[in-house]
Amino acid sequence: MPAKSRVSTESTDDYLKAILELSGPDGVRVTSNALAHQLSVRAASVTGMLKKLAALRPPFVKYEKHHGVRLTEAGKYRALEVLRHHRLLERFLHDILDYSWDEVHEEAERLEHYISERLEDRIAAKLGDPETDPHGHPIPEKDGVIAVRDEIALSNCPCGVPAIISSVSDRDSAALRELERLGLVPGTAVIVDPGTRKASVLVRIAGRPQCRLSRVLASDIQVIRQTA
Amino acid sequence: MPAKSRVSTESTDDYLKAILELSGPDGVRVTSNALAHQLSVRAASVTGMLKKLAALRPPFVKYEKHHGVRLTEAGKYRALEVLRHHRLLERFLHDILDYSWDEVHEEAERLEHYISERLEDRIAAKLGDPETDPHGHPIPEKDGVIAVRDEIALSNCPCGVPAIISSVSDRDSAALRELERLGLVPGTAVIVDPGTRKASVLVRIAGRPQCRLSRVLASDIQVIRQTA
DNA sequence: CACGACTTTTAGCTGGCACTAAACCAATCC
DNA sequence: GGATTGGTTTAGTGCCAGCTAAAAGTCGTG
Repeated sequence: MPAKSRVSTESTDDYLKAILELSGPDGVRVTSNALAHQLSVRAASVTGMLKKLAALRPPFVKYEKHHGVRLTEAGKYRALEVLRHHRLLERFLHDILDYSWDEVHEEAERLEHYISERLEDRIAAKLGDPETDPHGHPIPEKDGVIAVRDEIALSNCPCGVPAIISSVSDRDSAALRELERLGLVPGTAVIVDPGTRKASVLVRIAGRPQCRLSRVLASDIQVIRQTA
Repeated sequence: MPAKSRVSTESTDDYLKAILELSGPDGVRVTSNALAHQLSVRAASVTGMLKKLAALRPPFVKYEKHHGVRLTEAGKYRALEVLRHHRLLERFLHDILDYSWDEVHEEAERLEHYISERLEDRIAAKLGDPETDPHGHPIPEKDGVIAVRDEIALSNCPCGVPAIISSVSDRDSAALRELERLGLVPGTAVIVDPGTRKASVLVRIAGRPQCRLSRVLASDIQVIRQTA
């Protein structure tokens, strides 16, 4: 018998997750270069992997040379499955094992590939089927349905409009610690004040002094406008 | 730069664990064939891996052609580290996530390779630094010390000697379910009764009717004699 | 329309870890 | 002491997924 021929490996899952993230909710085509950048891998390696993913039965992506890829239904389903693992793990590590919200991402990133269906279910049950991870991102349901929300980056939010923080990026631990210190966590009501400049944004949280954020940091924050 | 050249991979860890298990507490030499059998791998593959483990800096095994291997200090330390992961995970899955004792092994077997030091510590803390896994096996300390106990297989236990079940093998789920049904769990006091035959053992638990076990099943049970 | 800039793909390697087939060593049995 | 037997090692393969270097395709702009 030959070696292992699993449909899904750590690598393939990482590619599918990256494609899902880069193609957004509408499933736009994703270029090799963008994937290479996202995955910290050379473009040549991406080409090889995309061929593999497209050659699987059933195929996980629809791939046209020189014109990028798109997830198939099967690929999207698998990507959401992995994303569910990731976000459930983050919530679990945070709520049950006292991880801080800047520590959860790294650990979940590794473990998401190795937990069984059974463990996924037990974790979800233990947590009471949570809707979001500690950064506010929605957790896909078991059937692959994920909530779509009308979010915009805080850095693009117009002055004077009341908004609620819906999620923050989990990529940068240092940024997360800073945001926590400032009270900029999901669920918080904020308003962008005048005095906003090219490089920074002035934000007001009810009952707190104003604070000034760099535009980079503000773009890590997603909000939902309260058009009451 | 070349690909990943981690000191430790899932495979190397599996080999080290297998050598530890087969060489017992005294660190006896282990043959290639025994390892091949234990790991469900061909003997040729074992040879290749042993060379690799012996060539590492520091080496994980002392390997002499045609005469088997033995763990070095570094190898033993790493093996115990993985064993600690495995047994902590088993206890965690059982106590916190409602796994039954016949389900924990398989899940822990995969995850043991992927949890960080941090997660190991958090799990140990959550559980209050447990001494054993759900099957009664001692969990190595963080520094690599593991309790040595004076166990014998129930199948070798002489008649009429009071003994306490210390651990049971976790390899066979069906056997575990059977043992649980019979009340043969770690901590239980038992006595082997006369009426024991070549193929089966007659066991008495205080306050229960006698039960007859196949010798195979009895050899999955380790006991400590109560020489009061 | 053609040239240059950038992106993408091809071709060929590397390392990890399994496999088979065949050669090799060692210990036993006449 | 030589043949048999069985465990062990060598040699050569395959697959995965990364890499570099170089070729080829796409597209904007003069």
